[in-house]
Amino acid sequence: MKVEKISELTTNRLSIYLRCINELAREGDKTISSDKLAKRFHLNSAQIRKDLACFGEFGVRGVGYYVEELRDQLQKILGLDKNHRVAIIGAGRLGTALTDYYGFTQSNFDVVALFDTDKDKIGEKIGKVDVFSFGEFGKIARRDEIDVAVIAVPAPFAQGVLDEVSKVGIKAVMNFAPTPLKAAGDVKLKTVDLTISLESLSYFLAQPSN
Amino acid sequence: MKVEKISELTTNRLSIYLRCINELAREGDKTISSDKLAKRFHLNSAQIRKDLACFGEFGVRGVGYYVEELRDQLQKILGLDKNHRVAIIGAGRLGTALTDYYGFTQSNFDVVALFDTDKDKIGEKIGKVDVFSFGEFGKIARRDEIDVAVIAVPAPFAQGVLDEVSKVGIKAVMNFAPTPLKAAGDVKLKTVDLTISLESLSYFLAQPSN
DNA sequence: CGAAGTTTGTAACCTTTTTCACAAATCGGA
DNA sequence: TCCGATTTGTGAAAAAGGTTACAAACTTCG
Repeated sequence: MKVEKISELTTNRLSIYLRCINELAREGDKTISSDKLAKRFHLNSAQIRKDLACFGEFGVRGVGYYVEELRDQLQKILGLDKNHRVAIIGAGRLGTALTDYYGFTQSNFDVVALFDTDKDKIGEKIGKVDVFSFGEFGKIARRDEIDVAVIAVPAPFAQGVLDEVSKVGIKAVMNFAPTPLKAAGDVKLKTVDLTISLESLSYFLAQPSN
Repeated sequence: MKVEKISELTTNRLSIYLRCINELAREGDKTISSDKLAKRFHLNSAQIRKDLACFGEFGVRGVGYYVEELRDQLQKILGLDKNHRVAIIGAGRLGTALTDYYGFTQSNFDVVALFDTDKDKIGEKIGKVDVFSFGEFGKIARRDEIDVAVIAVPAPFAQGVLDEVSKVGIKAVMNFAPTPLKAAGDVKLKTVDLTISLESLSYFLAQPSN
């Protein structure tokens, strides 16, 4: 088992492995070898073993991995046994769609508050979630023990929102605004940029070979 | 100028550069050096120069890059001067949110059709866009000259949808289902997996140092 | 029990990506 | 025109990431 710093590419793959393993568990498989796992889900068996080896020796030589045990380990490594309370900043189309996105509702993340600066939206409810004034973010965040922020505001406001939520002590932020942001060193910022993905398709389609 | 294959990491960064350049253009700057661009947007100047050099010599030594010229070049490289017609498969929450996502409406992508298998949804309109039966995909795709498909169906159906749209000749697909898919060699598949991003935050928060 | 067959964990190797560093090109002022 | 100040474009070095290959560990079967 390595002790080096774990790369994000590795932890991202752990998420994938977990989903594959969940599928196998549903089907009732007891054990799985890295080779079978790789063949079935279009992965690379050596990479699976190497990724897992970063966190311990979960396999048994000659056998493979015990499905249920590996699932439990992956969930624990990814922190899926701990619950988090999410605030979404920006009650526009994206913010409201995310509020009842089942990826959130199904996971260990609970959306507990929405924030906006539009007076027409403040005081309303989206689903079961109240919309507050962003000016009250600090107060509500402390009261409701929010530890994750989702930025769903237009790009020009995103940095200001990030600075503000960081000041309140939020350490994990997911950003949907299509703009590079600068986060403090101890804040984990994950940007999901649909514009880049779209433009990637656009580039591909523009190549003469297509 | 290189002639090697361009990596996706490079083209993704071109999207970022374009947005930065657009911001500078709005502010009226005429020229920008890679160093100033890097400092301002938290990028690396050597990487900017190297990425751009893949496509030509756009800069002038001692001066930097002409903002407007570089913007035009980047738009052309990314194919943003060509329009595309998008079908979204899956008229659930995500599909409907994407339909009037302004990232689409603002760009060179037009959402022209939605598809679902739910009889209650077929025949309805989401905004200005008709919902068709997925069984009619081939027919409608040819009629409306659709060249991009967005998969917004539950994970277990995603591979089937991908196979189907590929059969019809769609060469660019964006997938929001949280599952690894296998695409034909000539099909560009871009998966946006929010689950992985969420679990990445979860992992970070689970580390003892936080 | 021992041999044959699996499968892990990892060292060594290879590939890709990023960063560094500097010659070559351009500008502006004297 | 020449010199100092800038800044690009790019080879070379470094870092990061991925793949191969195999010894070691385990299982099964005779």
